[in-house]
Amino acid sequence: MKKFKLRREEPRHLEYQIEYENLLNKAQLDAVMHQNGPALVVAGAGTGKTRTLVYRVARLIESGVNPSSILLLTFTRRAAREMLERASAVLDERCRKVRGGTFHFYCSQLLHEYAPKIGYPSNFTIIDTADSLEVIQLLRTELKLHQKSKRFPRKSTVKAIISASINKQLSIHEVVDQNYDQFMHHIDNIELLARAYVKYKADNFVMDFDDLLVNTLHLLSDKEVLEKVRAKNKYVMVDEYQDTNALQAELVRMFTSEKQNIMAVGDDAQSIYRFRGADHKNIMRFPDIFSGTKIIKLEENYRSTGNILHLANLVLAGAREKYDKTLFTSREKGELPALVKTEDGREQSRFVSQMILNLREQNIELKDMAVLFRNSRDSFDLEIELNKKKIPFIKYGGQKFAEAAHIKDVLAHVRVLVNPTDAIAWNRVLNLIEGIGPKTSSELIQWLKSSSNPYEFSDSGMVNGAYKNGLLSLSQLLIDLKTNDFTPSEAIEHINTYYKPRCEKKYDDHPKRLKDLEAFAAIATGYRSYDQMLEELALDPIEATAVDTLAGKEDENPVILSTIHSAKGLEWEHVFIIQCLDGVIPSGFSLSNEEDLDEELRLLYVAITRAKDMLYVSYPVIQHGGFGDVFTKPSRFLDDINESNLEPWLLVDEDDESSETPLLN
DNA sequence: TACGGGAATATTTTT
DNA sequence: TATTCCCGTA
Repeated sequence: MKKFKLRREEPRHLEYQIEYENLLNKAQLDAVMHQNGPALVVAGAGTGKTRTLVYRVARLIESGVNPSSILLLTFTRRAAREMLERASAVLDERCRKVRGGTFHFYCSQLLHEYAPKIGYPSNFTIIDTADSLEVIQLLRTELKLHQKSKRFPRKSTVKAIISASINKQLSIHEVVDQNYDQFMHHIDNIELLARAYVKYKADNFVMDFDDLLVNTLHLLSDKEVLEKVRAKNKYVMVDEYQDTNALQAELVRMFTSEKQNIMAVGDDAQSIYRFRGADHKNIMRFPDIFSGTKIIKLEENYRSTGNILHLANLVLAGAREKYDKTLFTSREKGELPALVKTEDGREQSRFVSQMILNLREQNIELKDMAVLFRNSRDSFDLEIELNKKKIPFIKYGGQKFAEAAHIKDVLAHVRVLVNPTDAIAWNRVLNLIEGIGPKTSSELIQWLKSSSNPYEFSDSGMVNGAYKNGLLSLSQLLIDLKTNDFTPSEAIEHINTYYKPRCEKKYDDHPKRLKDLEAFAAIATGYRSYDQMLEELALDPIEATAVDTLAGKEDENPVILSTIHSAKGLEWEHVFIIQCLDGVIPSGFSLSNEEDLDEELRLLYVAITRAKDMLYVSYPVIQHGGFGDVFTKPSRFLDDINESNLEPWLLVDEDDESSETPLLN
């Protein structure tokens, strides 16, 4: 009889330099130690989701996994950077070699690498929403669709329809039928325009954000490419899985090798991207896609005080759809969250800004405070007040720096250098010249396409008329930029000089815009090449209000203003939620649909759970509008919350010294 | 054909 | 309230 010798595998953790057992709770440790096969980490707000991912990255690398064979997909590039920085801090520099970023960023990398496989040159340009609106406008005019008797949808609506059809994987017909019923009689022309849009992008070698995903999926239908990509992705991790849509879920499946070493992390209660085709039920379907999925739940909250977490749980309980989780914390109860009713928007702004100053006097740093709101415009009034009181702030969500018309004008010149087939950029560049309009510009672009030297306009035989001099100086600029080896920053300065008189003519508020352009040249020193600059600006856009900070002009860490969507995954000691009104949150557009209403409720839940120590919820009683003043009603999600969970505060005029007011402590 | 002015209109959240 | 669209004029 043969003798068996039992050999027990050494417990792995003995080999690790990081003491995971002491740093993580049981569930977190489970996730961090998970090695092979699919896993789903359902992580409630503030339960250490990021921490878990960071330590798993470190742990995999410690156990000998090559960092560059790990793919970490996150919702923003900022999140990816932060995670890899933290991982490097707990382990070592190897963690920086982990490949990571947003779906869009990773897809764009793959596409640049394999572009010829799908008939694109590798220097294809990524166009942003504004660019794609311009294309739609152009095509609509070309197809003469606006001359029909009944009103044709505006370009932004057309774009929204096309994008929805891709992200929700429905036909144009289905999208219009379901969400844009009023345009159903235009359906043929909308479909015609959508097809023309697809063709235009292919002809001009540009891709919009949706194309990055669609074309990657297309690319991966090539078996050879698929195998190469999968071979590189030994371990895949996806953050914020609740906000992936069907298309992204499919991509995740494609990225993952047969070994199925995939870990998804998310929280269905925090799904807030339904409008982009995300389905919070997607996360619960994960085990169906990857059989044998190990499910790990993180339910202990380390972020918020007991009172804040209790309020969050109460709000979430009001959802039509029930979530089988109640977060708990061992933190102290803390202060009761405040409900602040103000007279109007102005008073709300004064309350918030005054409170920020008070907190700063108590040695709380501005960067540890945030003001959150439903819509980007909800903070306009507050921004004015903060500027008046000279409180520095950065606003996340809303307009991006590179989306401003004057920045796009300057960037368009760089774009035509990088990709001379980029007709959208050419159109922008040419239209800046006095005397050139849509017609002349399109004729010139026609000539460019067959020209071997597209920057030398004198070859075109079209340099005459009112725009002669303008065209010649453009040639001069572009040839200068092409022949000299300028850094991106130097190039921006050259373009600025050329652009200045045109900017002054085009915009009444040119002093502000010219200042922006100077700041832009300063920021551009951070880019290595034209390509990299364009790519970064498109996929990781700079917040418009961050310009002074980035250009090194601010000396104090700014307070954060953010839409709730952009606040995802972040946390602050003191959080203000402003404009907490019915019709704002929930948005007036969601009122007729239960599913939409639930999503708005989750949005408020996300906002509340951003707070660590103190939460202030405020709303104005009167809104001043164009048609007179309107009386408002606080958010319906607060209806069933009583005063022992959300304490009403009384505001008393600052000048009235005799009265008691929380503002004066 | 370019461009400015006045009327119409729809109005969120992001990569 | 700001943007988009349309039309008249140069």
